[in-house]
Amino acid sequence: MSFEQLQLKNQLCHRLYMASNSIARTYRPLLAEINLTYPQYVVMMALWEEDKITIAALIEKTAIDGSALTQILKKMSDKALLVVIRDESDKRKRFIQLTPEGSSLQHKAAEIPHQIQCKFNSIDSAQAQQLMHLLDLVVHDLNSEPTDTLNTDNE
Amino acid sequence: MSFEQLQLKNQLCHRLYMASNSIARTYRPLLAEINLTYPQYVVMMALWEEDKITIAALIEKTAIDGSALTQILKKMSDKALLVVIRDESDKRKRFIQLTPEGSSLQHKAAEIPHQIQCKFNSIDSAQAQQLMHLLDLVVHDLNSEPTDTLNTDNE
DNA sequence: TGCAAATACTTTGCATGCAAATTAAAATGT
DNA sequence: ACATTTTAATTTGCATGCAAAGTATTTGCA
Repeated sequence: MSFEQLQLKNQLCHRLYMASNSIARTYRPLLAEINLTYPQYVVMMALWEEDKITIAALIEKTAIDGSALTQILKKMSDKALLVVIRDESDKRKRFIQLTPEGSSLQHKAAEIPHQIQCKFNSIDSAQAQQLMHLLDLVVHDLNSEPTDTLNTDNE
Repeated sequence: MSFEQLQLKNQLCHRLYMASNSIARTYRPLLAEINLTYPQYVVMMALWEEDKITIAALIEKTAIDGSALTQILKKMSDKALLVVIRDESDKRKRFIQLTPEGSSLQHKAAEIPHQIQCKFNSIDSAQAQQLMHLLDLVVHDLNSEPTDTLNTDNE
């Protein structure tokens, strides 16, 4: 038995691990210039698209874990990028709203996507589209999978 | 100005972020059965392929950050999966060697790749290959890019 | 020979990602 | 009405990922 499937070079998962880390490392110095981390930048992008949304909606849009998001929002609130507003009609909910400083940061961030894209020398636009499509399939498969396989009696 | 490029739905990077997290979340319960985290599993796969290699070689193979790897190896050593051996000919180097328990864990892990693959219902083998290829290009572009403006032949 | 530079790791400090447990408040069922 | 369940967030504890600084060792050279 050669355990071929256990070889790193055959593993899609390890590729994703490396690619995701590489991207985050690439963003870090660019985002540092506007004093944001990558997850914080994702939150900002979500809010620039649609402001004053609930935390649940933000979790939905960003795919950031809720418990992590609580901490992230606190830091962003400390930096005066946004404010947390309690929903008086349903006190469980909170809306997140950009401050003027948070809104205006969009202008400074506008060049970042281009700066990142410039680093992709081996991939053209069509390949990037293809890659995004395939990643969407991966995410869909892995997240819609709790289809209760409620019997794994082996071993 | 519409800042289209700042929309999450147009961002390859956000796709990678989501896909990588989804994969890690999918692995977690499977790896928990053999008491490993995903990075620890990656280390084991590297060592199952080639045992008794230096930490630098392990960093090269796994793409795990060196400072994180120090902590990870300590935990794995505590679990008696491997031992750290000082190289007497070059005392800066350390070799990592699997214990018998570490080696035999390969048998228990053998089914994991298949279990993961089963979750990919929307992607066939050819698409997975394509995806891995594209991710390799991404990683290559992002990691070989520190050449800012001019390509200096030597350095 | 002797000391600066390069190596191979380790340590530190900060920011997540995530499961599980909690808290608070609204929706439901009887 | 009122207890039960569900929903929305927060808190906690553990495990990275990473930049920057620190520690031995070994090399490279003047």
